Amino acid sequence: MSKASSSSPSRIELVATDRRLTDSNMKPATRGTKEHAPANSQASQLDHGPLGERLGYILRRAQLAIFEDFIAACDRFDIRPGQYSVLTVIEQNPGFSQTKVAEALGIKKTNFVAMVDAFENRGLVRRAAMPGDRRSYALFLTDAGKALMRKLHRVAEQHEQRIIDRIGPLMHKRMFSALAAIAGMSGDTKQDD
Amino acid sequence: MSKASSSSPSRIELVATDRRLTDSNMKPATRGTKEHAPANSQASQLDHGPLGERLGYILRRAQLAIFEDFIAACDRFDIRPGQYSVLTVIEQNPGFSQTKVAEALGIKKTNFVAMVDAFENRGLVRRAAMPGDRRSYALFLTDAGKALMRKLHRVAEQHEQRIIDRIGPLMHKRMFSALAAIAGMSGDTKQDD
DNA sequence: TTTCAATCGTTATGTTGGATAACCGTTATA
DNA sequence: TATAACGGTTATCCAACATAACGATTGAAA
Repeated sequence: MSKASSSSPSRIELVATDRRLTDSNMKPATRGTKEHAPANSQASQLDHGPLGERLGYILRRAQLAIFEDFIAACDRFDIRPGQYSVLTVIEQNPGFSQTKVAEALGIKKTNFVAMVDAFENRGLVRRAAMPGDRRSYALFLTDAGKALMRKLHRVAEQHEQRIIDRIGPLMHKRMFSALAAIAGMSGDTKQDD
Repeated sequence: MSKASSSSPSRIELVATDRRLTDSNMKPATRGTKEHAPANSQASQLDHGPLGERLGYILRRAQLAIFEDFIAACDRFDIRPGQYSVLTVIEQNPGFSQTKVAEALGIKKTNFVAMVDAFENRGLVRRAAMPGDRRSYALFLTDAGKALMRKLHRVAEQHEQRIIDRIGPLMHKRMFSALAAIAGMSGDTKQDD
């Protein structure tokens, strides 16, 4: 076997979703290691074993699902989650420099350039002269940008409500502190160069 | 302004981390829209506004932090989160085909090829002939693969304990159901071609 | 049994989020 | 005033993930 060898090693990040298979020709050799999870006839396909006990695993899956929902919701505005976060920070902090805004979101300033370019080309963000420092730009939302944000915030709230409907307002509220605590695991910080 | 124009539009996904700035030349123009969050002198830099109320936002940040911790923990084994999940599923379901395993994890079979190649080259996984079907391969962990998994599972458990230490066993337990519910938002499924 | 559709693994290729290195103009500091 | 630090930018590179298409094989229909 192994006609393989391929080209690049290529790592895949995890990704996961449930799927059922109505197959018949299953369990070719269910011997070897096997002691975890219960049955898996036609429910959720293969046995994920201890993965179901790894918070990081389901956290990742949940994050993907949430993004998928948000992406779909913002699709008609051609806005992605990361873009929404950038516009929101600019909206909340008008006049700050690219570096500051990028840092606030953990985005490398080098990758932030193209983002701002796109926003500027779409007439959503304005790069103004930073008074007192000719090196930096002061970022502002244009009127069009502000108008878009009003719509986006509404969409985001509906999106949030969809989540609340799933887990209940209490759990929704509780999650924040827990997730915030987890987010602080890596001692935070980890920005630009 | 806008010497910009750059090359590719390039979207950035979100990413975020807190950072503090001890600057002095701040608040260039804190007028415009501004009504959310409180002070942000030197604490957590800029105001994230409503982002702090978006579960998806902190969920994403938490997921990144968890992965960072797990990645660091598995670094000496040269294993990434996605690889751990693949090996785990193969371990739990020996003898299944590439397509089945890939599907179980939401990985496109096309991208799965290189992954299995890498595992095979490292002597962790074996592609065996699938009895009764010369099209597919039956995947198995080699002895080396099983040995590695024993170590990885231990590392993963320690990693999990680190999370529990942060949010407490009760919250840790509660999170699973909530996250599972969220993960099911997109009606699950969303695999291969 | 011949034919055609579906499957499995594979290659080639494109896209996006994200990381590094290096550079220029500007500002701050020794 | 020399020099280090900073802000924005470009050029690159990598990893995760997606699509199209193909050969070999198998299954189902005629």
